[in-house]
Amino acid sequence: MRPLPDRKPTIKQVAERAGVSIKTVSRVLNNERYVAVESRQRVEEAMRSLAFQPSQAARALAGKKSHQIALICDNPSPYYIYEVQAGVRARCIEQNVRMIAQPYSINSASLHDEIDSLIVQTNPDGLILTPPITDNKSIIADLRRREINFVCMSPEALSPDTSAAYIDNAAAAAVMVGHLIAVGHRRIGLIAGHPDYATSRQRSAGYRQALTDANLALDPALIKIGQFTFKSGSEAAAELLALPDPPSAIFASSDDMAAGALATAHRLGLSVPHDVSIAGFDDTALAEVVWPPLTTIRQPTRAIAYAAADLLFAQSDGIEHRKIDFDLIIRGSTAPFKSK
Amino acid sequence: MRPLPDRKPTIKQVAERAGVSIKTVSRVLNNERYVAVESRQRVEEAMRSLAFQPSQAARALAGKKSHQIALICDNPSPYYIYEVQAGVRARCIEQNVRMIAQPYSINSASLHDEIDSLIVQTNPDGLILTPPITDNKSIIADLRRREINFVCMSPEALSPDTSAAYIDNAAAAAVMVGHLIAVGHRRIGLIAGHPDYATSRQRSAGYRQALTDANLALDPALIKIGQFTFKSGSEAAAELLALPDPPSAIFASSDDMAAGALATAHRLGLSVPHDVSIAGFDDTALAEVVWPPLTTIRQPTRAIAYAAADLLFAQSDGIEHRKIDFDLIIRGSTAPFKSK
DNA sequence: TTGTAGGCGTTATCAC
DNA sequence: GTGATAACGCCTACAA
Repeated sequence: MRPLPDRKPTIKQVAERAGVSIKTVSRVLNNERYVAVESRQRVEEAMRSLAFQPSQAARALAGKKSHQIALICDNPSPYYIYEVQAGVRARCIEQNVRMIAQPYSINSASLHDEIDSLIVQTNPDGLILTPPITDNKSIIADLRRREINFVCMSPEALSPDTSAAYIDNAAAAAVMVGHLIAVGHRRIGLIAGHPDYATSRQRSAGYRQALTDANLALDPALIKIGQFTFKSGSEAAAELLALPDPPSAIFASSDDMAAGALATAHRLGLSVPHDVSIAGFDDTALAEVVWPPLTTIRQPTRAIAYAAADLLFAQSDGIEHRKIDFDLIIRGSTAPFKSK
Repeated sequence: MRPLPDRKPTIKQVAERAGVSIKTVSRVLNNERYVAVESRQRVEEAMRSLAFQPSQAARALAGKKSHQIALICDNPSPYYIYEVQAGVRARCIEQNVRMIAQPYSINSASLHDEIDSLIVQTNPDGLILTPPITDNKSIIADLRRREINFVCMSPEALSPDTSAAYIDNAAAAAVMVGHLIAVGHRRIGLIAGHPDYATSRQRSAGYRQALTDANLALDPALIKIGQFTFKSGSEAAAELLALPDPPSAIFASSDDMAAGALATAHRLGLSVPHDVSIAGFDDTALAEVVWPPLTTIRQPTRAIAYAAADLLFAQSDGIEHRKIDFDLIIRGSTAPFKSK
């Protein structure tokens, strides 16, 4: 167990121990150029032996950078938030920057004010936004007026003056549905997410595109709206499976809803994928752990979050849109068995 | 849309506008006594009209308090973390204190160092710990040496010199199992959590106590160890239900495992609760939303987190252990139907 | 009840 | 390459 120093060591003490000026220590701390190799070594040695850690507050007060970024999360899915926090944090650790993560509740009428106050009070070096805030015109406009750096995760539309990390949701959904068609399904149900979310609309569009590409008619009865929750997926599946002419496959546009659909199938005594195939979008690796028979599009949320943080740190290099790859993960057969 | 001030207003500007000294503004800001009502009003008015927000960094640097607390989470369950963050944050907003929430991964060998560095760099006014860090002797000892305030959520054992918020896990498990016995079950399976977690041990103890109280023999074959995950619960249930003399009820000591057990029952074509009753501990409101037929002990994680933050802010009043109530939530019948 | 002076630990500026 | 010196915005201590 290390001995605890009597007082928190300061730059001054490091400077004295290394026999250089305060400013030189500061240079080493901030990785500036123009420090003699020898000086640098002496300073680093002194820092180590004193277990020196710079004061966040002092750096933020004196300098232009606060060495903190804020992650603005306003999303009802715990799994999603967890993955996002993990991804951003991983990149922050590499950069030696602190992450301020505050989950907001979408119902908070004061969201705008809270973000405002977060920015003014803590002066973060940048922000990372997640859906649906990425599409909040008013908040985005405010950030621009403040001239603060920010990066969007999976925004509805790519803007030429905002960096973003995302996957192509429409293409992914089309790949998934295209696969189901390829293995023989003709009636494919869709459990769509709430239309307020751009992600939902994109995935629904991909579903429609795949049908069109295969010259299949779109049956409105096969489309149900969910809320991205297990419960809504479960209910939507029940409605679909109760149709006079039920689908042979169901595509759910989020993992929670897919899990709900699967539970419903089980509850109804249907065997998956024998009686009905269930496919889904896996935003959070939920399906991977939980539902072996589920075929999914794996969206690497953590990787998107990591990329977003990376873009933030590289923002001075200009606006960039980084597309992250998705995977089609086929678990078991997805072909229809039941003769209809 | 409010106009954006040219520069961030400082105390000095507020003071000039209100016609008082800087110190008086500071007094108002910190709710100190000895400020004339009239002065206070003038200052508040000035603050409002300038949209003044104090600088976190400057306050932390100059004062003894940093107006931030840190939430140390090192837990693999996204739902749990979500609830904890929500609870702590709610109390922080009331207190006008910022929450630094950083999820650590339990595998991080450098956990100790990271917490160290968090404390030294950001100088938080206090910490909130969640399991299993609450039981990490080495980390706890370090916090004590630093003389930093902290509160534990659901620690293994209550310590006379550490404040804590918790529920009585053993009693809760005993209530649940006692209920199953009361409605007629004689063979009750247990899906225990990993024995490294105090919570698991406490819940398992409650299970045993309830059997003892009812003069029922404990059959070791009916106890399976899970990992608090859906998958492990699912597997454990499969083993239990494959026994020559399977249980008529299964008690899972976490929500994810209970959900897994339920999925297994469905997959095996068993009707719940007709063929087998499933009961569980609901740490995160998962069961409430997701699994209507599940009877559970509802652990109000969010309330515990809120209470922990409350204790932290009241810490000067001395050590306190606050026990939070749990609820036995019976959904549908839990009585055994199957003749065995 | 109010104000003045000094300093918190770091970075920015500018000379050397 | 390096080092004085002045900020940064607020709080503490003390005086009035």
